[in-house]
Amino acid sequence: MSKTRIILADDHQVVIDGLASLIKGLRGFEVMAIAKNGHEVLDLLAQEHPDILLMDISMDEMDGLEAMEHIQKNHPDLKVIILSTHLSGAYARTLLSKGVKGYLQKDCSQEELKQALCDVRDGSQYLSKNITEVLVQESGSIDGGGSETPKPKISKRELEVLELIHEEHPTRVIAEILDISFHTVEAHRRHLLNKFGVKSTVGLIREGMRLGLLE
Amino acid sequence: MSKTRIILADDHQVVIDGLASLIKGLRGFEVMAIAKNGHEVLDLLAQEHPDILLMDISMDEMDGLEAMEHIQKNHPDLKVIILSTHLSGAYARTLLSKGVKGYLQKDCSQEELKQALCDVRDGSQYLSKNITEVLVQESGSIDGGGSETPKPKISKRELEVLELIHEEHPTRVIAEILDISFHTVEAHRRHLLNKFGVKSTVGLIREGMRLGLLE
DNA sequence: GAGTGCATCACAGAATTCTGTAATACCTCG
DNA sequence: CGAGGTATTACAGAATTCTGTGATGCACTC
Repeated sequence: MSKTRIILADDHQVVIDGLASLIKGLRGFEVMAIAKNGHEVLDLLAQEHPDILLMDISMDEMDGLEAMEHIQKNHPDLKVIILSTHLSGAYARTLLSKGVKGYLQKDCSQEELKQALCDVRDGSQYLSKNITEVLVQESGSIDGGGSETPKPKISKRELEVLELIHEEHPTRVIAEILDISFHTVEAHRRHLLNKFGVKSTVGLIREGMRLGLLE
Repeated sequence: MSKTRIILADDHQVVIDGLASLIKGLRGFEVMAIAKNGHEVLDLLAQEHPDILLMDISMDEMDGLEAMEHIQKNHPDLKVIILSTHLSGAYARTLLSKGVKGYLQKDCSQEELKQALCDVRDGSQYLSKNITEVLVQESGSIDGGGSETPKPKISKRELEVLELIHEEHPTRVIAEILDISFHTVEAHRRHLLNKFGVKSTVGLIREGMRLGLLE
């Protein structure tokens, strides 16, 4: 039986090296390539045909969620395991709805990683115990549906405004920088508040940073 | 020659496993123990006597900076290499002033890690190329001195207020929750603004999250 | 071509945060 | 014990953000 070929995607070299070393110790698996962001993943997939993609959700250029949308369209057979830093039920749910096969927290044990790789290779799904608990808990809430909005779609202009807010500029200054009216900036702020589902600028910064939109 | 013994400290199991695997591949080094936070590091040091401590700066319970202060007092001969996620000149400068021997970014290459371990073992200092550049740049700025305040000391009460601000509560509500007056909360907010060196609540959240004080 | 989302502008009042200034009291460290 | 840090309270005015409401034009899609 030939080895199961894996592509690693993470923007931290140490994580890449670490995972590569771990996988080298597992029989039946091999790392065929690595990627530092979503773009590189898609580029690689255009040429190579791995069995499993082990991918961080939060990467610089193009994050895991965005990459998954392309993958679902163009490489539906690829088995994807997500590596997440923090626990988010909504995030996990959305990713799973996009065809992700495994969901691991980064602070999982070596054994858990191995289990996940084996399970997914053999066609089943693997969710870390923690994330399963969160999903179970959250499923007993208000909204029966399955489609949350973990990463709302932010327009280019809105993102510019968000970044300037993040830099502590008041509305007046942001308006000057972008050369638009004060009212327009306030409108963008309002739209951002709605999209993020938060009450104040504080929530905007918090969620923006959590989602990796802001540094 | 006996092997150089290393303690690893990081709150992400994957990083621990990764580093352990990498080090296993290096001749002359061995991982003698691991720790998940600053407390565990200090506990370990009370019993074991490693040659090198390879430690993340941002850990949950007690971070690297706080741990370093204890280490400098009680284990001045221990060689410490800091693993940092993001680049901060001020942070690096403070840590170096506390006796840190090496400073590596987490996205460094495997070779760089090896080089750092060897250099530090042999008694010299190792700084990643990137951080060196940042230090050089920043040294040509206003303040000639060497002691910045990268992670200001926040009192318990201030941290409580900060966390409630982070949860988007207005001052009035925070006052109710903590059962103190509106004015007191505003005073805490003001002190936080000064300590963080920021202009607005936005900066508070941003820096609080960057420094790992907030989730 | 109607609908949808985006970007733009506008006004006004309410709510909140920021700044300046002060003062009291407790605790700890030297 | 004094000095310094922390926690507390207080007031007032300026600045900023938030909310409600409405409107226009453009591009893209169904």
